[in-house]
Amino acid sequence: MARRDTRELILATSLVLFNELGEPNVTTNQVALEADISPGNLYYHFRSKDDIVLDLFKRFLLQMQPLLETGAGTSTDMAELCLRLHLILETMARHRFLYRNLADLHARIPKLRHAIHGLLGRQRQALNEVARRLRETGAMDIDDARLEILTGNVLSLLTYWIPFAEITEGPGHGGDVAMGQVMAGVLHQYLPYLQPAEARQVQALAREYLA
Amino acid sequence: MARRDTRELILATSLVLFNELGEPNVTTNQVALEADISPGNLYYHFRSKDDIVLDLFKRFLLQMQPLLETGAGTSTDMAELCLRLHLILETMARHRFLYRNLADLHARIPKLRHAIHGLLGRQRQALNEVARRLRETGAMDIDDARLEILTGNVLSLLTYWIPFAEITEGPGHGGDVAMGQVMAGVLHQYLPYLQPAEARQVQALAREYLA
DNA sequence: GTCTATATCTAGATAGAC
DNA sequence: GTCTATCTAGATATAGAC
Repeated sequence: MARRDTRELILATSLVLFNELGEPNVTTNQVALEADISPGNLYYHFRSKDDIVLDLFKRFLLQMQPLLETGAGTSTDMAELCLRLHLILETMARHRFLYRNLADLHARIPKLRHAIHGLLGRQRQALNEVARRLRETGAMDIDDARLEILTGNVLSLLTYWIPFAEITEGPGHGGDVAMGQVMAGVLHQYLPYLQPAEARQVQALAREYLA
Repeated sequence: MARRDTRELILATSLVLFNELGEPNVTTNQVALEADISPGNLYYHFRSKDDIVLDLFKRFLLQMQPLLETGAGTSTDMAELCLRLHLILETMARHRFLYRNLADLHARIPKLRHAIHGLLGRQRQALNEVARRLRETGAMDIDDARLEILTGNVLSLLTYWIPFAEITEGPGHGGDVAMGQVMAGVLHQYLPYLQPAEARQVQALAREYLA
């Protein structure tokens, strides 16, 4: 098999097993077995297990980046913003193993520390920018101090909805129900600061996500 | 040393090391070394490492229980509710290792699963009851559907503020700053639904916690 | 109750043939 | 590039003397 293909196979297999069982509970031997290659071959393609995690995180970042754009051209339409949020949640869910052990991975792998800080920073920035633009267009009314707190609350919710859902609902069916609840939860936090027209729209969207 | 004392020593030492380094990164040998006893002695007092974790969790529950009481006699005064919340956060912080690896502990130790579900359930119930009583006394205005979502948001924030703080601020000085921000974050979520008098009071309290 | 010594196991990672 | 075989380290947990 071409060098590239085996690497991809290892990454894909690792992602599936990590998500299913939790990264700390998956051994490199298990990955090799599942991928139908030898343990030695795995270590020909990756220096270490952490290296696999780092590569998966890099790919995760590449998928997140376009969803966090806040250029002048990006829409401030409520429905479109909701769609974006939804895509963000789906991307996170595809890499749920990262969020299940975020604190430990953060402490264990130095290179991940910077990457995670960068991601959280960009997310915070995106949340703030979107809110400020909504304020500029008159859709939202909130002062800077409250906005900062609101952003922090939403960021925390977004960062931990996956382990929270796994605990409250079990790992099996933690997918769609939890995502709807998080969508509603996030929207709900902005609701009190939206103008009546936008509030009605967002409330309707939230109800939709809960069902 | 009396049977009881060594047990206590092991528990106290474990709690310190678990909180400092993370439970998965602390070995039973390390605990024994730090407690100045032999590894064999540790296993005379505890069947397994999980047993230590379970015992620590039991004690944590005992400390949390009185803080989650919602009997008719409990106060609905804003300042007193804030104090209670503050005590809850401090109790959590003293057992931060639990919250750093909640999902993994939950998945790994069956007996913990029930205990964690029970705790989260009681917390949710307490949050709901307090809010309903505030509504009854006229301090708060919110419908049932929104209250349910609000409670979920606050519960998620409370459950994960510790790892969130460790990641954003580093494990060292994650104590007081983070706790103030969480206090403000929680209060902020109730703010839009409070009557003007209570809102003013809560806003003043939130500002205090941020400084 | 406590110790020393060690069994047992499993993980990540490497060596060297093909 | 891939394999088989194996090393090494470190963890939980136990055995048996004191």
